[in-house]
Amino acid sequence: MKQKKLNIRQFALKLGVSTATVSRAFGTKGRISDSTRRMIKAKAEQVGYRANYHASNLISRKTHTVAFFYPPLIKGEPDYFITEIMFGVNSESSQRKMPLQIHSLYPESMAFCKDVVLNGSISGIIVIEGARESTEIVKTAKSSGLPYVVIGNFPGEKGNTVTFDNARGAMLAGRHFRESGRKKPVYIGGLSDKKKKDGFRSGLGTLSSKLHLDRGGSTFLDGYNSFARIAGSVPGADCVLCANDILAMGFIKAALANGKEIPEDIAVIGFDDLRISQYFSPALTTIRLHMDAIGEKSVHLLSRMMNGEKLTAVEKIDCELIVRDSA
Amino acid sequence: MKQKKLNIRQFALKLGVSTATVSRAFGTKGRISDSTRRMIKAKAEQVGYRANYHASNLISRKTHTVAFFYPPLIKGEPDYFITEIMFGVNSESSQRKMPLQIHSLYPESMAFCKDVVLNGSISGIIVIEGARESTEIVKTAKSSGLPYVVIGNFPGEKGNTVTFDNARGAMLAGRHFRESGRKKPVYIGGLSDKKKKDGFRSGLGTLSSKLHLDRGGSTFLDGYNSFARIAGSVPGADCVLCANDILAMGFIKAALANGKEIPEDIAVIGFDDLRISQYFSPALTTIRLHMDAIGEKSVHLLSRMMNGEKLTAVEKIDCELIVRDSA
DNA sequence: TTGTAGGCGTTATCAG
DNA sequence: CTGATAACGCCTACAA
Repeated sequence: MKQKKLNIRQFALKLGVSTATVSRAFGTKGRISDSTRRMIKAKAEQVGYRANYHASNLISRKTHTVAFFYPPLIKGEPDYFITEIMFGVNSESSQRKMPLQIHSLYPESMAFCKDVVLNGSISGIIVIEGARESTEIVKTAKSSGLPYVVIGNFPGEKGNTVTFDNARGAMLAGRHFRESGRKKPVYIGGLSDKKKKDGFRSGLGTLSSKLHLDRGGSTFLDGYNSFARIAGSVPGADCVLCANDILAMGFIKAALANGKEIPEDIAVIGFDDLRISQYFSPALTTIRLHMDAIGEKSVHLLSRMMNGEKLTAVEKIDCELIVRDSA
Repeated sequence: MKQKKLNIRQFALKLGVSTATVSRAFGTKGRISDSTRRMIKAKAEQVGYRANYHASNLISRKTHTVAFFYPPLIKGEPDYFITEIMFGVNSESSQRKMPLQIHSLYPESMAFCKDVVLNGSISGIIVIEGARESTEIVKTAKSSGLPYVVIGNFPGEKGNTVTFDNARGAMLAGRHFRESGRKKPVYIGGLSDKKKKDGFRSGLGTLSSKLHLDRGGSTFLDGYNSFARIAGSVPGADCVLCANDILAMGFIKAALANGKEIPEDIAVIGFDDLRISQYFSPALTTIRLHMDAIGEKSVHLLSRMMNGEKLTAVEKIDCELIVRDSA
């Protein structure tokens, strides 16, 4: 069953051509006649010859391999935000025949991650913002000259970036609340989402003077707990924008458990549009970030950089308000 | 900013030792004094030297890199089953400092996937069952002698396997229904889950004579549609086991929309325990498969095989019934 | 268009 | 314990 692998020399010998010719048959560099190329490829298929990955990368000093670094997941939490970006990345990388590695940025695994960046095994990286480690890995890439693309809003990062248009998304939510006659808005979110807050305000228009901000973390439980706080301190609150969908689900669950009607009593809008959000009860009204598109775009950008282009682009991906049942 | 990378020769020269000594400082093979090893490592850290990945893999004929192959996701569907296994795999691979590649088994990308298996870039693969392509990739690995581990129930695969204990899980569900006094059970699932059906029957005991089987596919919409079918053809059905959690969510949504109370009128048990399932309304009673453990276990097994052990183990991961609000 | 030959950066082998 | 040197398998000037 096991085929013994032949190397280029043995394979070339078998065909009665030189190793150089075999090499040319697969690459795009050298000149070679169509007929011999076809012959060689056919024969290769037949006997199962393929160029050794390491040997060819060693001599040519380039790989097509890309590494994707993501912030560590919270244990047990449905952190599908990252997941969906990752699948977007992988879909595009696969189409381009670029092998994709994934690495979680645990503090304990930073040494390993840096190794990967520095040992020549990959030719480009994609990093999701969110952890201190993200910044560190970018710094490492930068210092070694490795092409990198950043997903999100990196402080101090001027280029190589694909971002969500958080400001516009939040604006859409605010406008929706205003246009549907809501009176007392609340924003639930984390620390570092100034753009969402500002965008929300601009969409709320005159309503923004009544805006209440709740620092609610980012998990389901955080959203759940927000409800009690808000019920206590913001009487009459009738619409809520949550910094992400999971947070919104938690908030809604608590609200329902306390006898509120959604959206009649309180309208709730989430952020992200996870695949699961359409199936929540009530189906979540949310800002769709097109996370798969983000992933695809970042590979596209990285691929150009890996081909030597110098880019300092910041690409913003469009978002849209998806109106379902919660607002 | 950019550091120029030194190779082992330049680095060794700088330290006044031979390349062989440098190499030994990082490996575990040769003898070397503790003091020189420490000196070399310290200096390496300082000047940023690391062994080139490709060169070292070329000569030593081994990588630590693992590839994970998963069936293609259905567009827009929350296929978090695969996701959660993948994170289990990555968590373990990362701890073992094994770079992990991920590859989706689209029919169009099979050529690429086979390439990855055959070109020497990886030293082992993990494959999730479910697609025809899964079987094909396993065959490729087998023919090339590459260590592989299979997750799930592969037809004809006698070893190298980590599986869920589907039979036992379904049995637990059946028993729960029986013990809670349900009378008319239904099973909603796909084609290829005989073990779940059989296990369910055994748990149901005498109730199994009344079991109705519904071929419900595997998506949320499938579950949703199942409800109408069952309401029509199985009057009095009061408990349902679904082949996965998403299916269960769809079924429940339809049931609620039709004025049924869950679990009073119909008790519903899912399968998998996705991270999100605890947050569904009603919180899903389900069979927890410990998908992260599956991932971890498969890396563990593969790692042993990559170290030369000949294994034909079939590992079954324990599952448990998680009782929440839906049954 | 094709062949020859040198070198990519390591690790393994074999002396010392 | 350490050093010299030969592979590993391929790509790419350069020569034919």
